[in-house]
Amino acid sequence: MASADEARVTLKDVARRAGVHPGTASRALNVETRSLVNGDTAMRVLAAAEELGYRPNPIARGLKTSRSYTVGVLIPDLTNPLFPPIVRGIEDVLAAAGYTTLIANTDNDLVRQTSLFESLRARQVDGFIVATAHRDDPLFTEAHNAGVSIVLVNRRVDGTGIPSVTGDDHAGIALAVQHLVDLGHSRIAHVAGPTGTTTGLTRLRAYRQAVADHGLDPTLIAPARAFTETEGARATGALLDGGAPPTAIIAANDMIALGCLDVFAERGIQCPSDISLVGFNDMPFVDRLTPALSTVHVPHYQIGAEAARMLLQRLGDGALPAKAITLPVHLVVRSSTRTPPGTCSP
Amino acid sequence: MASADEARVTLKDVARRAGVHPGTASRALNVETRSLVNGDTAMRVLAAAEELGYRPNPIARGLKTSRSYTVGVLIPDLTNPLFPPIVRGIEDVLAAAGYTTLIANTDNDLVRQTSLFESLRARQVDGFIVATAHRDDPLFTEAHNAGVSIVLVNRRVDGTGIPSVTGDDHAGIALAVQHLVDLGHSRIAHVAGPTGTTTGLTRLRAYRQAVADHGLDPTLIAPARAFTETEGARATGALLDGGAPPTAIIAANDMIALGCLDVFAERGIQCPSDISLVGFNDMPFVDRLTPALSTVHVPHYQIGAEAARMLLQRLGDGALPAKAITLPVHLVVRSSTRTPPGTCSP
DNA sequence: CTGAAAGCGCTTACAG
DNA sequence: CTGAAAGCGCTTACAG
Repeated sequence: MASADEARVTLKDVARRAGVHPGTASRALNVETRSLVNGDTAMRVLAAAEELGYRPNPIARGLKTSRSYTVGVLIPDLTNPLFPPIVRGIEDVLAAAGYTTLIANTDNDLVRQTSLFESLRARQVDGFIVATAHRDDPLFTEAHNAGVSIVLVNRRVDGTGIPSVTGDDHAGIALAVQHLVDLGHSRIAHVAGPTGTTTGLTRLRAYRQAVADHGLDPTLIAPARAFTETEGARATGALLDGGAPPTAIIAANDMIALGCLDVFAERGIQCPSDISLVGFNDMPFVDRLTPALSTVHVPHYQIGAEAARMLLQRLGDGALPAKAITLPVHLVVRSSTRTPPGTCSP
Repeated sequence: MASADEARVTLKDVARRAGVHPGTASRALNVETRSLVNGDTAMRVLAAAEELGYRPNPIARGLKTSRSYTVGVLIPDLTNPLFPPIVRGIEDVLAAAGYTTLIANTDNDLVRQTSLFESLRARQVDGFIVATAHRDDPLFTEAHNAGVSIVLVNRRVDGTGIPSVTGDDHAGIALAVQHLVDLGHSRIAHVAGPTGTTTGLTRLRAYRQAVADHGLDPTLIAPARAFTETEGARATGALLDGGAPPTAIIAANDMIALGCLDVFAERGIQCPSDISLVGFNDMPFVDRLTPALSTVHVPHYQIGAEAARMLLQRLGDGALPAKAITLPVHLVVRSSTRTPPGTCSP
């Protein structure tokens, strides 16, 4: 019968029932040390543990081994549908390895981020997966240099050896530009993300290069100060107010693209007949917008899973060289892109 | 200077620097026992702790106090945008009280749920907030009876005293029906949620009663087997295939409403001109659908925050009577509802 | 192969 | 008011 007492079954109880010393019971229960004990004895211990419903206390183990089998995950905003799939990938891999995932929202707030990071460290997490990094990020840089295991997802930190897993931002933007050029666009603008993040900066640079490679004007740029709908709308408004309007916009991410759509709606601009729009990320629900958003698909789940695998490796061997993994992306063409106004459909 | 060693500052170090016994240092550092020690001594200890950058090890404390200052949160699917705001509310309240939130996805899988629940118990969480309950739920019922602190959110368990925080499902459906009746609808259908959950059953019953109260046919019901888009579409298809079609549908939640919209699109049914649709939850992004979804707004963040407060109370005093808190909801009218076909607009 | 013992970093009766 | 000691539930050298 299940009862509250079951939770209190201790290693000592198991040892007593199996007629062995707690030390021996510990060795028998732990896979890595099981070979040190006699087969029969091990069986007896395992049986006793089973009968009593023994569950080892990870807290006590952690105190001794100074490992908590726990990983901290820092997310800028869980409300952004981009992150749950990443978290899911992280959790699946970590859980399979016996680790528990601690998720923390920083809310894009540096103070909050610092306090959460410290509180997780105090809780003895074995490592971190961080989605909130900035190009210049003393907090994570110092911690990494001090030997804390950190893997970055999505965003990198400049000039540090912190390992990372990201989508191929550069290729993604190139695909978007190519698609628009193929449709016949020649005035392609970019609503850029914050250049304090590698995603913002890399996508901006990729835009400049790809557009210039096609011999087009690479200066149709409006910077958003954050990856948010509001900032996307503000920047898009400014872009459209200034000079000859573009026939297509590449948004630095899907949240910013949402802001573009808001401005289009306000001003009675039809998308895609008046202007085309491409997003970045292919986050959940953008396929349900009107128009359904053409966007660069980033493998969210895989990014999370890969980051978790990388962290696990590093926890096993701290001396591993820091890899920067880039995962391939592809363009998903939906209904927000078509030929420029005044052109015949191909 | 920050260094890896800082993490290793221990109570003993603080005591040594302050020139006191570790026991005294412990008392000085802990707010509740601080009054037991001389003011000057306490100051010295605090200063020493500050200088050394001491952070108490919650693992060691937990081992001694058998509290982990950690709460487990069980979510059926983090990818459903309904849950992040709830989690946010939980985290904010818990963090302010010094607790860490452990989030776990059950993936709507009973086996996974059991194993996650056990693993969190092994990690000595002090309590649980559970969004995955079924009307008949032996796992949580037994745990609750065994003295585990649990607070349910959104869904209740039948006939048990497990405390809960939910939106007012009954009133929400009544508001939806009233709205449709006001618009002139007389054939109002319900795509019901799984009746194994209290949300599914309560909303179904509320539909029957409200519709009957208005003297309308309360039998236009199609049951979905899960709160998913796919199941919503399947049920809606069946509903439309059977007999005289309704002029309005109330979906048991927004995910199911998404499925309704899918079927409308497939069959060339215009919403709202051919048929009206009301959802439930007002989850993020339903305001961006086409048509923007009229739905019952549930205060997600507050539900989470309230549940966290309730759990905190119960952790302080396990003998507290189990409350079932119901939070008010309201109808948000957007573009998916209007007068039935063939009616003049009011 | 197994037992006895020390210790992880704390807290908390128990003396004094 | 403070020190000395025991103990939370484990793991792991160290003997034997």
